[in-house]
Amino acid sequence: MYNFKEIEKKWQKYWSDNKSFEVDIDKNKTPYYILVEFPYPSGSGLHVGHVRSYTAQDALARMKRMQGYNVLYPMGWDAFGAPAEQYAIKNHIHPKDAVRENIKTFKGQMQSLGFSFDWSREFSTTDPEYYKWTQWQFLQFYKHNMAYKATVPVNWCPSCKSVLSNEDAAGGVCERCGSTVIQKEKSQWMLKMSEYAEDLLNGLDDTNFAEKVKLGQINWIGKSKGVEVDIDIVGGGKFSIFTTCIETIYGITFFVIAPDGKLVKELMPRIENKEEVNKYIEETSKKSNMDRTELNKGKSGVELKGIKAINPVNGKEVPIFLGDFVLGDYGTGAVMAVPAHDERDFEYAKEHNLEIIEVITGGDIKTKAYEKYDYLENKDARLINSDKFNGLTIQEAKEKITHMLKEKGIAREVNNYKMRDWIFSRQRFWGEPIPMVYCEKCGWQPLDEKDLPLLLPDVAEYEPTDNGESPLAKIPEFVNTTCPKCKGLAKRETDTMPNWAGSSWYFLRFMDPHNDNSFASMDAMKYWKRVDWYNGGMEHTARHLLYARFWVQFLYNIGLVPSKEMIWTRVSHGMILGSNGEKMSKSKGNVINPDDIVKEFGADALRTYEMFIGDYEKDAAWSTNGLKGCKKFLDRIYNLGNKLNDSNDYTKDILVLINQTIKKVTEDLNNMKYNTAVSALMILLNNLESLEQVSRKDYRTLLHLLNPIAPHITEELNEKYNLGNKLFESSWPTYDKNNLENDTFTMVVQVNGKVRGKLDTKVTADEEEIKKLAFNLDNVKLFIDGKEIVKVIIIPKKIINIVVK
RNA sequence: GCCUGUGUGGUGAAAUUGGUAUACACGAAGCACUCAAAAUGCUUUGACUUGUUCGUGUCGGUUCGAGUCCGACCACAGGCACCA
Repeated sequence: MYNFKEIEKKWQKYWSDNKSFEVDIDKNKTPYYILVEFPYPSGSGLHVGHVRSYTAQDALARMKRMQGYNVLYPMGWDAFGAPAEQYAIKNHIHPKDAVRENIKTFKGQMQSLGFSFDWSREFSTTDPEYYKWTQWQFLQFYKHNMAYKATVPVNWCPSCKSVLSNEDAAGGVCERCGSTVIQKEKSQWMLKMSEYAEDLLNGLDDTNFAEKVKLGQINWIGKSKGVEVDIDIVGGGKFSIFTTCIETIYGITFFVIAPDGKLVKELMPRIENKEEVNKYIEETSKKSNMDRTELNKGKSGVELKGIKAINPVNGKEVPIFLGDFVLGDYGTGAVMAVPAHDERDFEYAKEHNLEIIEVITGGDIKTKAYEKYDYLENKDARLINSDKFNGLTIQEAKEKITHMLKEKGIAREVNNYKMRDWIFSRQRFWGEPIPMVYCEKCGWQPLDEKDLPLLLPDVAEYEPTDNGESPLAKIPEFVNTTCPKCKGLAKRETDTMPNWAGSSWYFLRFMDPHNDNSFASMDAMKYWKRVDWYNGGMEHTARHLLYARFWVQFLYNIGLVPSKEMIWTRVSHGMILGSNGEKMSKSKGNVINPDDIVKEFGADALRTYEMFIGDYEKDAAWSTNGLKGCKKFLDRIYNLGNKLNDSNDYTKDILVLINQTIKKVTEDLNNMKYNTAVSALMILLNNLESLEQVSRKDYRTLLHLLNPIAPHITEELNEKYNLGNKLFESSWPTYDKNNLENDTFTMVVQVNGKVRGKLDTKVTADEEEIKKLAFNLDNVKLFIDGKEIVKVIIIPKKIINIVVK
């Protein structure tokens, strides 16, 4: 048992006093930027899940430093957001104070774990020096016509009288009080993210994201190629529909339009059953998005009486319906309904007794729709009931029908994206104030850049208002101001930015965190170049990553960052679950507090265990016995020092093993295979322990290789036995290519693919020699005697397989 | 429903990418030390019908050889979900 408490404190102090991990631009060294998602400093302190990813990236950072890279490994705080606000309301303290306290706790915990962050670059998104630049960047969005105000539906809890984020309204009920959430129209700031859909797709080629991460981005953007077609209304007027299945256009038996769209409002004067229609529109608005998606068993809707639309390919007049399965903000808010070949249209037609016309062969449309997923797979599918297009394949029909409609000038090929513009307003106190002013005369005006930051007022009232406005609206000193343009009386925007804002560019700020003249200098960004490794939770690989990429691409387009993609590799870690295999939570009583573990077993043991626990990208259940095993491993490392001697004569076996271990650990750390890196070190230890004596050189190598994972004990032992320079300041061990293999190796002898014996052979043995030895094994003879030898397969240094009949 | 993963001992998991399945660790059992326990060390530990045996979710295929490749299916986990 070694005194980890003393040792760990000693080295933490040393690193801190000597600013061991602070970095500057150094053009003689290759930069390497390792980033972990900066945490939201909650009241409950650091989670053992944080420890996993921070240790993993810390190990990489420490190794890369020893390999001579100029490693940037920063840490900061993502401290705006609703949880901090609610925590503050509950405990009657200002969010600012709550955040300060929590950051102190988090930082202390991180330091007690020995993470090699460059603390000189620390900042919080809530620092005015930081959010000044978040606001400044918002103004750039505005000035480049990328930010606009629009009235959009938001989640509204009628009981709390509060606007909720989608996350807070999950399941269609308010997270706080459990009431049913409804949709309410509110005027919100929006960022034109949809304009970047194509760029965000293309940009993926310039990244090294894992395929599943790329797919997540692609799915979120949700590109659909299709055709927009103009549809005439009987008696004048027209509208457009969007379809990806133009080949089914002869199968139209009705149209469906969105109840929340513009079209129905335009048609209203001509509708005969206004009352019924208005009632349906109102009912829909009361349903949240959740209701609309979850109650999809039936297909509700109502016909617009008195209005018929004309199918452009055959002149057929068909009815128009309202249906809430059609969304007002996607495509054109209107669809052609082809019940024979679309499941939703099919259900709708059944529900409302509408005609079903089959236009593609191969399905059985009596029972269900023959959908595109099926007919596109069917090579024999042909068009029917489609006039001159009858008999064509799907591909031919797609092209020819599109061509015909384009010729007529009533259709165009378009792409649609599921990704919408980014709703950028929150009716919350604890966020970056949006630096805009509304003047009766001049309209919305941006704040002068030199007046930034626009500070959050230092007040006692920050609780939500009754009418769903931001708490800032209640503070006259904040609201009332002068117009930046005409200097007349004006009012400030009282909404704040979403939590995602500050985290969309923080990785740029880390490159140059104290800059007062810009959010980060071009020089600094050009030197550090990009984030080489970005680690975070799986839950952020879709949205946060997309927002951050959008933000960077915009800054790139206006010339403020050096490249279009500033994040190279994205990796995500698995969760640490409770010992019962469930997610850790207070209510389940399975929470492990890292502080307790550090106290009882030491930081090195916790770090080693979390690296050894399993595949880094997979979830893993906590096991205190597993942790004890790792502690035991460190104790044995410590005790191995008793066997040191100065002699240098060791066997080839050990020499080879050491070189193999150097190779294995180096590669594993580079590939996020921490569990096998630790196991390789355990194997090396087991072998060294079995020796009478261990050379100082080998011991130092073992300590060096373990240092990125368990930095305190290894540094201490290196010093205790006076083995050389401090490990973290020494070059990472390299292996000798000529000593990766033993002089002899074991050859497996198989007969018909089954292991029947083993041979120890010299590396120099040729095939004939090996064959002779193999055929002479007693157990092999037993299996081949009296049989015809068909062939013999020899895989060098691995296997010899004798095939007999 | 769609997309993405994952299925290997009592448990967490390895397997050089088609070449000895179960490395490393935990747990368990036995032994040593001890008055005793803890700690530590050593030994054993896939299964059974104990053998030219079976065994990586199931069934089939390719191959001299399959955890790994191909086809079909089952189960679990995560993400998206009326996106026309």
